[in-house]
Amino acid sequence: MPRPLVDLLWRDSPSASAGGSRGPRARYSTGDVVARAIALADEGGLTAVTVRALAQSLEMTAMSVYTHVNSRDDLLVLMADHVYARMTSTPFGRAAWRTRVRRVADDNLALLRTHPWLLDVDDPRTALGPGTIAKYDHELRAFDGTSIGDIHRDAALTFVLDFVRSSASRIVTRPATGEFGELWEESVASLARYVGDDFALAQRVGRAAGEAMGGPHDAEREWAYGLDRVIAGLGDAISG
Amino acid sequence: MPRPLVDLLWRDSPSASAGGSRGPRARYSTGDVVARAIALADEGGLTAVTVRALAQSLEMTAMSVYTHVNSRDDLLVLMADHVYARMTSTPFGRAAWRTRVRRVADDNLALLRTHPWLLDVDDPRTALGPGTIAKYDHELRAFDGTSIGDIHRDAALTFVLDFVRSSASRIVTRPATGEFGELWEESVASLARYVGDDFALAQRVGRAAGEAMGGPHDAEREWAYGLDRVIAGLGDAISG
DNA sequence: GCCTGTGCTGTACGTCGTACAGGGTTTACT
DNA sequence: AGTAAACCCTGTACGACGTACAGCACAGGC
Repeated sequence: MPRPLVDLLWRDSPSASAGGSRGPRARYSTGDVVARAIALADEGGLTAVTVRALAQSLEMTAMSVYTHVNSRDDLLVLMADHVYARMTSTPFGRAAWRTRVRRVADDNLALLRTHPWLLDVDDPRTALGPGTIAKYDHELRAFDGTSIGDIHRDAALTFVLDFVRSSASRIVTRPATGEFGELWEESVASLARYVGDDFALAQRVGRAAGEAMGGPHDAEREWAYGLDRVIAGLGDAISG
Repeated sequence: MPRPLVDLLWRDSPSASAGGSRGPRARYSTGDVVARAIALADEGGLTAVTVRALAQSLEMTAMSVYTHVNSRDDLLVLMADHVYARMTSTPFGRAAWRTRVRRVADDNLALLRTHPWLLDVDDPRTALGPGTIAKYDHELRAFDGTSIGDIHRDAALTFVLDFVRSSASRIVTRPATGEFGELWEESVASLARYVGDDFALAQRVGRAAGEAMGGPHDAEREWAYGLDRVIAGLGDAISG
């Protein structure tokens, strides 16, 4: 049985226990297994990351996966921490907090674009990993130079990252599941018969927003609008 | 086989087709089935809403559920629309948009508190339901009296509701899965050995935020902070 | 009267995560 | 050197899940 999750997360740490060297050497390292799982997820989403599929991708039996990882849930945590650790962060330089927050947001959106499955990983144990902690430490520094308190600093970062996550969820899943499919057309058609002239406001605004979505760069426009609101809201609390 | 999802959603609409009256009468109406599913979800989360469990709760066979609903995914949409339709909304009265937004946020938080499983329902087809549309129509009116454009009005509401959803997710899942469990204690203990004195900022802020969570009313404090940021951010775009 | 649409059921398939019991291989200890 | 422990890997199997399919019984329209 593998080591507990925390030790697997910190397997590259200098203070990690070497681990008994008895028995045959593993054909793959923990990092290999996690990397292959990430490749599967990038290609087919989290539903493609089944123990059996991962095993086949590694030319092992399903049960052999459990030599490297305690459970599928643990694997997801390892995957998330892996991409967090290797995330490219735009350096803050001497920029003020507003541009720093913009960079944090943009970097996180980019990450979620390349690894959309991150949106489906919601395990608090991710916070135990070195990648997550390093990311947290770095992003907290976006508010360096302000007089924000510790608790508010955490809350502010959470506020930013929550916004990114929500927006990314809409941005990422739209083109895939998008408005297409004939079944959707039929649904909208019969929906129109039901609503009739009721909910006039909802219809007008919904149509306007929907048509804008068809436009060229509107996902970016909505992103920009939201991010402006986030920063304006924080500005109200930070630097007056 | 049941009618398509849109027709099930609008089953109480006057323009709904009566439906053939041939064959034995159903022992339960669609509303009954949905209501029982919601009861199961309120009690045990979405994972408790299995077709078999729902069937047993209705004293039917598993397959009989499919007489009323086309699939489990459709059922989830019906459940969501049901609670949206019956959601209690604090009337706006003559309040200004800021207090209206506060009421929208509070009402939605209350709804997510009583039905936490709503956080796990993420199906775009929910937008086809009368409850969702009515809710959308009502909440859009929070910005009545402002000079906001249609697209921005939609974006602003989305911004508010996304914040509520993220915050509610943290508020709701904390006490249940909370910091308890001896396995978590062990993890944190060995984590401390790995981090050592690195990531000083993350440790300091994380500890401050973590300890505040243990406090009496801190979930409310974080909620208030975020909601203030949301409204301040919107204020920057609406009424300058 | 029959036909047709409807509610309900029993059986069964494929997929999932994973418990359990081994077997082979390498190192550590006596 | 011999033994035991630790380790990687495998095969089989279980219980849960959603649901396809075929068939039954019942009610109304012709």
